[in-house]
Amino acid sequence: MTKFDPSARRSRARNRNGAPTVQPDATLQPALAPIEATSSFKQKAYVALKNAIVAMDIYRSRADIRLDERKLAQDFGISRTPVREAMAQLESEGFVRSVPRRGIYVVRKTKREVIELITAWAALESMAARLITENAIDADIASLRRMFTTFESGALRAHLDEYSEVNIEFHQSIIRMSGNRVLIDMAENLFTHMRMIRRKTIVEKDRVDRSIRDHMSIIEALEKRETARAEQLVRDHALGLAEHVERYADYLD
Amino acid sequence: MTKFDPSARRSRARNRNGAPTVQPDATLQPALAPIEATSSFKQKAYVALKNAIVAMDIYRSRADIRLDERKLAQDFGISRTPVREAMAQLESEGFVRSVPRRGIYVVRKTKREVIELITAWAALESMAARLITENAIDADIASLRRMFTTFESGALRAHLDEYSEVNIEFHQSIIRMSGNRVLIDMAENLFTHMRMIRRKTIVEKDRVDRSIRDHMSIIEALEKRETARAEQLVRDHALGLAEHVERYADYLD
DNA sequence: TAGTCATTTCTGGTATACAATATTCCAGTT
DNA sequence: AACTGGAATATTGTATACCAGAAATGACTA
Repeated sequence: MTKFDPSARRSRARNRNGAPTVQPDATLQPALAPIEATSSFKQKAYVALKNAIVAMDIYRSRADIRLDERKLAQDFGISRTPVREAMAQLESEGFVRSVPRRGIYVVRKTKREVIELITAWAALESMAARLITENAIDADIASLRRMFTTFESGALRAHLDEYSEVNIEFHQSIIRMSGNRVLIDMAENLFTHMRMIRRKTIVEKDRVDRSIRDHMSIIEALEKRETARAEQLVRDHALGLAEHVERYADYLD
Repeated sequence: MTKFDPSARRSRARNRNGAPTVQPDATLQPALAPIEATSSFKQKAYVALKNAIVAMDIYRSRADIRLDERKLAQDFGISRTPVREAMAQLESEGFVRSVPRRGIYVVRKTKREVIELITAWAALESMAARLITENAIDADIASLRRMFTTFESGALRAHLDEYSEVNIEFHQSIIRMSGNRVLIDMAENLFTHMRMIRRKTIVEKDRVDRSIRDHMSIIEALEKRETARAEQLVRDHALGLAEHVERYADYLD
């Protein structure tokens, strides 16, 4: 069942003494183009679809939103196959749901599901905080504080609406700083879901003030490498949001 | 996170007052044909492939293991399309990697990646422990203890080799008991990866003894609803494994 | 004999055709 | 007018054909 073919295709035709084989000289090319044009149609369709869905403000209405594979394929100018593969990916990430011979529908998270998302986020980010106190270099933590003071106060002054986005970015930065790819990838997905709900989340001035204080405490704990405290502050901050949603987010469901 | 919701296609045309609409009387028909869940080829291929990969003991050798779409499709007696879709799913879960015009290869986690997996697991399970102390009913926690005493001591006596599997099941039970689907789904994937590595993990008698003591402490903390302590014990238990891997698992890489 | 280069083969990516089934709508009947 | 039955339609699931590019192969040359 599994073509167990060891050592089958491994020659590489590269000689040891540095003499060029085919290319002029790879070592002279200064590591350019680390990013190749990677995108297959499937990837492009995935990105385009995801952006479209995120930008859709799906919680505004309750009406079912159906995505038509063929129409999308036409609009993108490609065939159904890559669109389908992108859809499958989005389905496994919880953004759409495919009903066998009915159609593909955009998923709205229920209140309970949102709370579960936030709770999982709390778990991941508090571990990230722990890792940061143990491993991160001072410079990175400092950059967090810089970002905080620049961004946060500015955005708050600008518009309360935009605070949620800045807020998400702050937490995303913490997770990224953990250096743990598994945590990062898992959280990335959660945050994307959060961004979709963000628009409907009413942010009161009080909550923003408290949130900023929380963030400041978190940064301080990280700077002082207070593992337990950082972990706890991060966790409680997120769980506080979960409780807020539990109480006031009746617009879900 | 997973597939279609079976409750989606359930209209059933039942009215409240018991009067028959179309059927002679729905209540008289004894709930026949509750489920007829013929899964798609894609699903079947996914399950078959995943089982095959997990059963493969890929860490025994270092040789690249390539999976041939066409051959697999032939072996399954289906076309490439559902096999490809299953592969895409497995790729997004980190079990295989598709190299554009080279082939699809089974992924071996590096030591660093394994440690990241375990760390993420620690995050998820410690949150699960917290949730259990807050929400679970006593009966469930009691069942955990029952399972522990039955299983664990028995398996230990039977074979040290099998301990790892029982160990994983214990932790999986904790996560499931949290009732948080997001945590559960994320962890399910992690545990599957852990099962693949399990075979190569040398378990010494000492470690098993300590592990069992840890488990017992965890159960006690859960029973007493000691949130902080349960959380901490679970986290440290998992992180202890991560450290063990860091020190002794040079067979990875 | 060793190396080079063209050709052939093999791979996943994509497009398209076909199949199966749920839904919709309309005609015919009572 | 209401209901039944079925055909037309719409939609995903699956199979197949084709494409581009990389690797393997083998002939040819120095």
